[in-house]
Amino acid sequence: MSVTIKDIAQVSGVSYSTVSKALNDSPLVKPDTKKKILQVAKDLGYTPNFVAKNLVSKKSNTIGLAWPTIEQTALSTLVTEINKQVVKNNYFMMLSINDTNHAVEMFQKFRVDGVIIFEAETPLVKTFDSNLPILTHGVSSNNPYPIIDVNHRKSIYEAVLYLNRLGHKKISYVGFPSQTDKRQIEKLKGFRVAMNEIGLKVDEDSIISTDGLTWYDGYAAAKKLLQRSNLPTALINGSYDLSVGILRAVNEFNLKVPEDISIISYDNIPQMARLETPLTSVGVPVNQLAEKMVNSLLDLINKTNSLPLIEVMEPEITKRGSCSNPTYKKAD
Amino acid sequence: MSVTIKDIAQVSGVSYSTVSKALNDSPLVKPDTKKKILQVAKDLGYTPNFVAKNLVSKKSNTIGLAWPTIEQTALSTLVTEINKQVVKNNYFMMLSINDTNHAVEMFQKFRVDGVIIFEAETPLVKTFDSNLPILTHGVSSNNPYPIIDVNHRKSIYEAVLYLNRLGHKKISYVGFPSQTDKRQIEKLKGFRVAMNEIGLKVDEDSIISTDGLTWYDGYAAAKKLLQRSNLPTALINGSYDLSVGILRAVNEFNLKVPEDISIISYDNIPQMARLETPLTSVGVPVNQLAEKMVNSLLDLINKTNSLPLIEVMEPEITKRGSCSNPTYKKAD
DNA sequence: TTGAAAGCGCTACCAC
DNA sequence: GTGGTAGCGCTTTCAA
Repeated sequence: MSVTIKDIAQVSGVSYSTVSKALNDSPLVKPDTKKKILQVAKDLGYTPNFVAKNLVSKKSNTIGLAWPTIEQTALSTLVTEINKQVVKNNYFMMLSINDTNHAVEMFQKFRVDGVIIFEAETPLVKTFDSNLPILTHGVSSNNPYPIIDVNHRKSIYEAVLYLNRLGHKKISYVGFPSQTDKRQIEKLKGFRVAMNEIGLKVDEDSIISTDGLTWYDGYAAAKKLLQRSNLPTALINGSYDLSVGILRAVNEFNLKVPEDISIISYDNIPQMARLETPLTSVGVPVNQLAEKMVNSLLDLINKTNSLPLIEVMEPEITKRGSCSNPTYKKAD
Repeated sequence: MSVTIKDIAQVSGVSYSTVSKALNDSPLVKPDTKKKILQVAKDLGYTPNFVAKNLVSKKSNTIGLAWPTIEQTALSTLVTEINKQVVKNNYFMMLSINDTNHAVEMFQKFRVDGVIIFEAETPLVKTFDSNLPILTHGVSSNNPYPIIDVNHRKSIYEAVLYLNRLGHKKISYVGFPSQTDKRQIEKLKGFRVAMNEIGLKVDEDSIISTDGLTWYDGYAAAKKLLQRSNLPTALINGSYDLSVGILRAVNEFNLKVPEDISIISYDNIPQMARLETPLTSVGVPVNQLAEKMVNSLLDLINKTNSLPLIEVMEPEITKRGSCSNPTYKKAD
């Protein structure tokens, strides 16, 4: 049996409603009384029963995150950042690695205040209790819940323009040309559009396809690329994990960044700065994305703001010294 | 307002205690009544309120898992397997990626039935409510909670003996000789003890140190090793992630497994079978480990069994064809 | 400033 | 078989 407010009331010789108020730091309780009650609570090793609290207040102060099966660094970084934001707002976060539909159902039974559906691999077939605030990210857009997304196309587009402004004409894109992954398709599109706009040809030399999004895929692609006689002066690549591999290959070829080659990577996460060569990167900064997601969900929960059904966040370039102009003067 | 059993009672014209019984499939309700009530519940879109249920039954049917900051494949596989076991036992699992102490505190407030502390990076300073069943894994052994561990030393020990039985005399170990990671230290010790026991010398040629436990660490170490003139006939390595890199290197050197070199890896997870070359591996099969952990926690919760403070699980070798005798005849 | 009492949604017990 | 009711631990009126 754990200790309840009644126990505290008994010991401190007050009514249990007074204890409740004291515990909630209500101004209605005399400081002396409050102090004594708090002391007794501590002595007794009292742990508030959230279950009971939630039952009456109809607030769990908890959000659920339907967790994908993720291996990608950038995505697990996002989950971590979301957790930080949640804690900062005095909420808890409950993760579930079950199937999305199962996860949401469970969250609902626990009466969480809101749910984030994150990178669902399976379609959201069910319509859940319409009162449950749900926010999605990276889910196909034909779902009834607000979605916070990221402008992938513009990210790579901006990267091309940035390199071009530095004077680069020979720019290559290393990425995974998946048929099904919308995000990868968008990135590639951004590359083509930008190159076209500034009058640079896109041929097979300028697009290097990887076999996936892992570290080794980047490594293998970069190795193939770097063996060529006619090297690009600048490289754009599609993810953090790819970057790791690409840098290894660049190292093995004894190339200096940015003296021999400029590199800009997708995924604006802090880990970019901790690579063997810190990389300039483009994308929505992960902390901003996390903050936006959590604040949006909180708005949904508190009904303080109505949300647009789709919100696409715009990318930023974060300079970390891996790009210069092609004549080898550092530009960032 | 979500619908409650009272709403159901009103609509179906019975008392709400009958509804409660029907919903819990009690034999005390006439099948007809039950059927009708269930139908009404469905029509109304009723979702049981676990919060209320938990309050009275003092059971949340949920266990909490204090989630480490993991990057290692084998560990996230373990979490997934644990989740499967939990679901199989009609429980829910709540994950927290917060600091362990914070996580347990939160779980306690939510009155979870039990907690698994998994690979805690920070020491467990606090003693939590002594009534909360807690099970740990991979945590330093000077904690007051039962711990389920894995015999790392014996794993590698058995691997050496296995290779030796096949006739190998030139056996190398590729692993991360961390000063602080007890598990890595134990693996290395297992190698030394076994080699010593069968009268083989351990020199710098037989131990190849990696710089970490990532994929690339394995790749880099293997490349260095394979350049030697005097190749070992068999290789033992310390983790799944290392294996991935090692196989890439082996491939690049155009070596055949097991014809040119036998490989056995630590980490007994199914992914081993899905590598470019399926690898024979040693360790406690991850599903067995997960099952043991969940069952143990459930025992703790239901007090059906008392647990020893430390339980160390013994490894198995799972043969997947990557080992032969040195004269190139497949052995497994 | 404190206390009494209602009630959150549900289970479990006891009557009928 | 079914209904009435107490009570889980807490917050929140309302009275004193």
